[in-house]
Amino acid sequence: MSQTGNSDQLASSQKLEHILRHAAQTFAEKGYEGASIRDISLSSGVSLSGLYYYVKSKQEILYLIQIHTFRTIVARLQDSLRGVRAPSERLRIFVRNHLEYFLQHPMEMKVLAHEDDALEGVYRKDVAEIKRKYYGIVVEIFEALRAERRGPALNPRIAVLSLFGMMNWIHTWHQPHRDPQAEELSNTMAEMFLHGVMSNRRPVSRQLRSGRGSVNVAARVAV
Amino acid sequence: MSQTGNSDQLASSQKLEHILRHAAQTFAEKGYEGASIRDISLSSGVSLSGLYYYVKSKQEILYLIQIHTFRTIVARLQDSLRGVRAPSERLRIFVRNHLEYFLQHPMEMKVLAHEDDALEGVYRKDVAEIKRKYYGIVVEIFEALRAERRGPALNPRIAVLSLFGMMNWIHTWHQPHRDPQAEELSNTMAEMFLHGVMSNRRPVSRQLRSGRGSVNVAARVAV
DNA sequence: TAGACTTTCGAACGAACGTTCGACCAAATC
DNA sequence: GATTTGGTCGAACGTTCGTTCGAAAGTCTA
Repeated sequence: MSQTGNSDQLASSQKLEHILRHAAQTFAEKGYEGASIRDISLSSGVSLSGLYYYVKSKQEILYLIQIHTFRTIVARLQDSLRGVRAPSERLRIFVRNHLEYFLQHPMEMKVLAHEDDALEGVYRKDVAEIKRKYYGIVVEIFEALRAERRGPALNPRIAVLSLFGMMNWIHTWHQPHRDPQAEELSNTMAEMFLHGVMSNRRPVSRQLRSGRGSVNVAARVAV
Repeated sequence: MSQTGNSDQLASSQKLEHILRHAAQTFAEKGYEGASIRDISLSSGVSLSGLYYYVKSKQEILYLIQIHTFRTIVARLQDSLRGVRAPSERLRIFVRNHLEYFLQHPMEMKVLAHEDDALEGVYRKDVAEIKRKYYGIVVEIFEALRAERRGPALNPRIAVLSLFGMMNWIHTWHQPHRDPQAEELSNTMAEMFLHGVMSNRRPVSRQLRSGRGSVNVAARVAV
């Protein structure tokens, strides 16, 4: 499989994007360490040494993919959030935004989720910063949600990171032809999270673990 | 792995375990592709070529770590589940079992979560089989839960994989000195899931994005 | 003590790695 | 027509990779 056909005539910055697209796919398939520059050369149709005209190192390729993806997601989120006040709706928009991008750019998102700590030095700091910002937006939404609904004092860190877990784990199982698309998936996960986090914290039923054989009666609670 | 256990093989198999422990740590730190056999040699104290007396290849090291970890988790789960009938309690036990092992063996679990598709051929099939079994147990629990409580027709695959996502994502953020331990963590996540999945599926509140054509009326629901 | 079996490891293999270098070429500028 | 500029690439660099091999050391029985 050579190039997509028109890479001869691409402007310089477009060619860089072309390279990054194929690099993301290669990283997603083989992992950052498992993928070689030669693999990227092959899949993008640019010669091995030719890549180094556009890029300083393998690390920089990964950096460019990650930083571009995060910036796009955050920008879109802030845009979609503008003018929406209701915390639960803001949370739904966040989930929708995340999963929409996720399923539209599965390769990039897999690289984001999977190559978390492959970067070093300045690259790493840079990506960590925007990731922190993204995380901060969601924590704010959650705190507003809790304040409004007087929900239980659930650790926001745990709650938000659990939500990220639900969403980011998708790359390990989602099959486009089998599983729901972004809209249904985000509805499901958002409602799951909202109900899970906002109901009163009484256990659905309770049993203490004692020894092995102890059987206890489950208290039935309507939820 | 014969259990007949004469003392020579015992010492030998202990050394294999020693190697696998250090290998898991190395894989967790650098990833499967990023870690070299020389790294494992260095961290385990066994010479480079000496490793090949205990193990056939780098792939086999990864395989042995994964298969052993999965087998242990499944065995423990089946043991803990024995005699417990109530679906919600069974789900709580599953979450607890998973997270307890997770936080007690973070390196192995990180390797499980992270090096999902690094194996090939027979190794891969073997691990996929027990993973499928583990997944199946949880789906059964979920179906029982839904049958009992007449919960909403939530896609079991999505629900269960979301729960796995919550739990397995932990390896990216959990700091032992900062975050809750297994008990509190599993309580939180189990209740979150149970409430999230078992409440009636009406949205907490509803608003459609203004951009597109069709607009739904928001129904406000107290939770 | 001799011989057989298990365990260990230094040294080396060929292959693959990320990166560099200088030659090349087409198009634009002088 | 000569020179510069932006882009491209084959060939090679030094290093590291997974794996092998034969020798040696340790342990056990006879």
